[in-house]
Amino acid sequence: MVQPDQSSLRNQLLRALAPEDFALVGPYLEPVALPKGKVLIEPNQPIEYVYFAESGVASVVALNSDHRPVEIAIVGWEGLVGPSIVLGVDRTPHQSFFQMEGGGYRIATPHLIRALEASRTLHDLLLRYIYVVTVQTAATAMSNGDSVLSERLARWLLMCHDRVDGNELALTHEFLSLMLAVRRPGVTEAIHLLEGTGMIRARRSHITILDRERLEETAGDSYGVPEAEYERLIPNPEVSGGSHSRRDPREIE
Amino acid sequence: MVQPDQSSLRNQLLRALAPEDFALVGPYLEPVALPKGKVLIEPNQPIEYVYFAESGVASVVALNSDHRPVEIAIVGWEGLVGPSIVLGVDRTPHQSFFQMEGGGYRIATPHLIRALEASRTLHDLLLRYIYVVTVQTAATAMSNGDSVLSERLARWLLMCHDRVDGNELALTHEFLSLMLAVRRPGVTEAIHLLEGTGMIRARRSHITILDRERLEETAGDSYGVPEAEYERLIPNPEVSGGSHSRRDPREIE
DNA sequence: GCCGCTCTGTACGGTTTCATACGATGGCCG
DNA sequence: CGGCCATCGTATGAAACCGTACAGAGCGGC
Repeated sequence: MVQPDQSSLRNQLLRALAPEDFALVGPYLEPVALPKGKVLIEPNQPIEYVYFAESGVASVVALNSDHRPVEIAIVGWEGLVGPSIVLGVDRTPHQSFFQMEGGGYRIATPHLIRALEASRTLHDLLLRYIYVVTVQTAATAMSNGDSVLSERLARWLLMCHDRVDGNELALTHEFLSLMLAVRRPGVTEAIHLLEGTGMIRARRSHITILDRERLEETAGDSYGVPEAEYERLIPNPEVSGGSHSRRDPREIE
Repeated sequence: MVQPDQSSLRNQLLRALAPEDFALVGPYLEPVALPKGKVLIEPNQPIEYVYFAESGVASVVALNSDHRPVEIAIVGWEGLVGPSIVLGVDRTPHQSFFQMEGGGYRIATPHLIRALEASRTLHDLLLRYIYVVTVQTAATAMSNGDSVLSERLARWLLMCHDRVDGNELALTHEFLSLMLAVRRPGVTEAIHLLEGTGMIRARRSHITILDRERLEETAGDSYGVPEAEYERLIPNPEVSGGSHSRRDPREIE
């Protein structure tokens, strides 16, 4: 197993680890390809691996009575997939799958648990991330109950944009309608609304972010609170040569 | 400070603690009255106390852009108020307040933190509870996005019923409309719907649960998943003489 | 017993979203 | 380059919910 070099990683949690904490997990990290649609965690099944994405985006969904998924959280290179392990819980009723292709590392659950037991600072860092996820899920609950579709869509696009290189998002209306738990033509309309004011450009299976700032205005308070909590609580190590920080200014187009 | 006797407590978390873990927190528990409307945690302010309710019900809410609260979780004698402390975070953007009068204990944050550092089993138990809260919040997100008002109302009444003695809930339509983030006349209509089929009886400022089973059917999958996770993960010590377990059969009227 | 306040019932038009259906379009593959 | 399938645009009527407004009903204080 080739241990990755901590400073060359993009995953912000792994990067934020103290070197001695990274030494506890580094040897057990296995690189994995994370293609679109790959299911990382099955509902109510033991979680065998926890995933640290380097690129791409994962969705955590709850399944409703019609077995339709409803998104409750989104994870990219800022986080990990399989948070319940950090809380000492071996399985969850939710499903996690990759929605935008990428790659990353996984660690077998027993190794992670041993590392968590060995280092309180490691555990503490990951718990602070778990806290941020709870705030994100709360924001999802608020957004779902309180916002019109175009706002919820704006929020979702922003969260996706935060976790991707560049301004191109590979997304279909159908997929968005699943994530936002609305009907597909509704998404089409909401996209036209945002497109009409020039915030985004929509092409077949692709959405381009054109004006992030106005998207944030559109999303209102449903976007921003979890992101600020992340910044407050997860240390942001200096970015090494030309790499990507979540808050880097982005070249538009 | 009179240390309460663990076996005489109703709070399920305190009861579930191993005696040696209870010894770490017991000496610092201060009894508190928890009247309706009392704010336990202010958004973005340092959390000074964590609360263990013995009776009554607390709401955790996020504040939207209009400063209107939207409920994201509900806590009673099964849990604690101030979960972010357990995750090592000193404040949160959410607000917690008491919505149905009761009482309980509070512990000053530094004492709890010291106890969490001293005992991993204590920390682990409380983390498992935090996990259940995340599942509850996820269910709220799903319910908000996916369900009609009467279903959401049924879910909310059930969660409240779980945390109260008897079948009487002291609730106004106005308050429910805040919690569910809908307009007040909508609540009136939804209540009539449930009342028309005999699941509840509504009187001024009071709702009586008449048929819990059919309420659960009405709520569908939005109710039950977090509750099952609680049962799975939090040990349920034997109930001492005539006390109350969450799952006791209830005398209906 | 009356006043006044809170709470509940009801009404109205308007907006958003629903469910469903079907035609158009883009782009991949043979 | 032509066909096919995923994707997207659009239509239509129904339902849920919104914001607002106002009248009636319960209940405590005096």
